[in-house]
Amino acid sequence: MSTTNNRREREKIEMRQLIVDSAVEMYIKEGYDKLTLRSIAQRIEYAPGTIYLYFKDKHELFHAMHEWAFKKLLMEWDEKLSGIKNPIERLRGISETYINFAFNNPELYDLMFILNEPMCAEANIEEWPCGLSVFKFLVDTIEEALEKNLLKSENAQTLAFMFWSSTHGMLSLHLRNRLKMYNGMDLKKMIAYTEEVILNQFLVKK
Amino acid sequence: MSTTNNRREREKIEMRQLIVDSAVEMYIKEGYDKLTLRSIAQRIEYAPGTIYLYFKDKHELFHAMHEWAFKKLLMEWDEKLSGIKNPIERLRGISETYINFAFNNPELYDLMFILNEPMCAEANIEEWPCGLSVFKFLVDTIEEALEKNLLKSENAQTLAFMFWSSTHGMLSLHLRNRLKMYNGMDLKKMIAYTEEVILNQFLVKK
DNA sequence: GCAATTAATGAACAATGTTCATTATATTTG
DNA sequence: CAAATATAATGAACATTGTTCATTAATTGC
Repeated sequence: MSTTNNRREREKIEMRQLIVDSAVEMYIKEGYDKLTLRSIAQRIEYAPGTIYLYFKDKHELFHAMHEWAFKKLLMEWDEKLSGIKNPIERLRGISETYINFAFNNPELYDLMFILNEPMCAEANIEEWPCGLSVFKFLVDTIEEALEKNLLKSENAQTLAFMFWSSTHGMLSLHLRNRLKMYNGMDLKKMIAYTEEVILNQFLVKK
Repeated sequence: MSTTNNRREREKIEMRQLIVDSAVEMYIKEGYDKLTLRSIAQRIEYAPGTIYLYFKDKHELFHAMHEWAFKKLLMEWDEKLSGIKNPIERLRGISETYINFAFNNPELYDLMFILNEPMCAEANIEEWPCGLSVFKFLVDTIEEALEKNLLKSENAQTLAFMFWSSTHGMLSLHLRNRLKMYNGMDLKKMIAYTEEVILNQFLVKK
C-alpha cells in the first residue's frame, strides 16, 4: 500500500489496452481464424501465458474487443449525427452510417452482432456501456420523432427493435453469405433501398 | 463394371446419409461445440478417418446437414401451409412457422442462416435445392398477393427480402444473445407482434 | 541489501481437424 | 476356387488450438 499502487493499476490497464488494441488490429487485418492467443502474444512480444494474467480466457478478450468496436461506432455516430436536428433525418443518418459501418468493417460488425464468442464471457449487462449507448442513441431519436409526430404512433422500443432488426437481418444474411440468390445485384444499394421502403411506411405524411 | 456397381453407389449414398443423420442428431442434442469428427465417428462405430471417404472435410458435412435442415422446414411448410388459399393468410403462416421453427430448433436455425461453416464448402448454388425452394415458397406467396392486390405494390423480390430479413434479424439477434436490454420480456411474443406490425403496413386496406 | 510480493515464462496437456501408410474386405478374373 | 486386383476402413501421427502451472525473473517494501 503505497504510491506505486496507482502506477501498478495504471500499467495493468495499459497492458490490457495494448492486448485489446493489438488483437483488434490483427483481427481486422487477418480475420477470425488467424487470431489465436499465440499470434497475439507473438505480436506484442510476450509469452502466451501472459495474456491470461489480464484476461480470464479468450471469451473475455473478445468481450473487450467487442466493446472496442461499439465505441468506434458510437464515436462515428457522435461525430456525424449529433448535429442533425430533425429526428427523421438523424434516423436516416443512423441507417446510412450503420450500413456503411457493416460494409467497411465486416469483421467488427460480426464481432458486435453475430459472433458467439464475446457473449460467452461472464459479463453482466453493465459491462457493455458503449453497446447500450448505441442502442440508446437509436431509441432517443425515435422517441423524439414520436414526440414531434413524425412517425406513426407506436411504442418507441418496438420501433427501435423493428428498425434495428430489419437492418441487421439484411446485413447479417449478407455477411454470412446467405444471399446467393441475389447474385449479381448491388447488395449495398438493395439494402439501403429496402431500408428506405420500411422507413417510408412509418413516416407521417403531412 | 458390373451389376454390383449400382449397389456400391447405393451403399455409398446410404453411408453418407447415415453420417449426416447421426451428425444432425448429435448436433441438435449436444450442440455445436460437442460435435467433433471423432464423436461422430464413435457414434456410428467407425474410425475418424472413414468420414473423409464420404466428405471432403467438415465444411462439406456441415453443408449436407444444412441442407437437411432446409428440407425439414420445407416439409413443415408443405404440410401446414400449402392448403391455405389466401396468400396473406399463407404469408402469416410462413411467419408463424418460421418463428416457431427458430424457437423449437435453435441449433438448426443457426446452421441454416448464421453459421459460417456450411457456406465454406466448395458448393455452388445448385447444391442448395431445398434452401432455394424455401425461398421460392416465400416469393411465390408474395407474388400471388401482389397479383390479387392484397399487398402495396412493390417488387416481389424486394418484399420477400424485407420480410425475411426483418424476421431473421429479430431471431438471430435473439439467438446470438444480443437482446439483453429487453431482459424479462417474452421475446417470442415480441417478435411475433413486431412481425405483424410490419406486415400490416404493407397490407392494402379495402 | 534482502525477504516478499508480483509479473512473466514456456513447457506440458488435452482436444481438434486432417492425412496417409497400412490392414482388412470385397470383387473380378483366370 | 484361388489368386490378383480394387475398394473400404483403420488408427497412429501431425500441426494447431486454448489453457494451466511449476519455475524463473523482476520489482517493491523494509
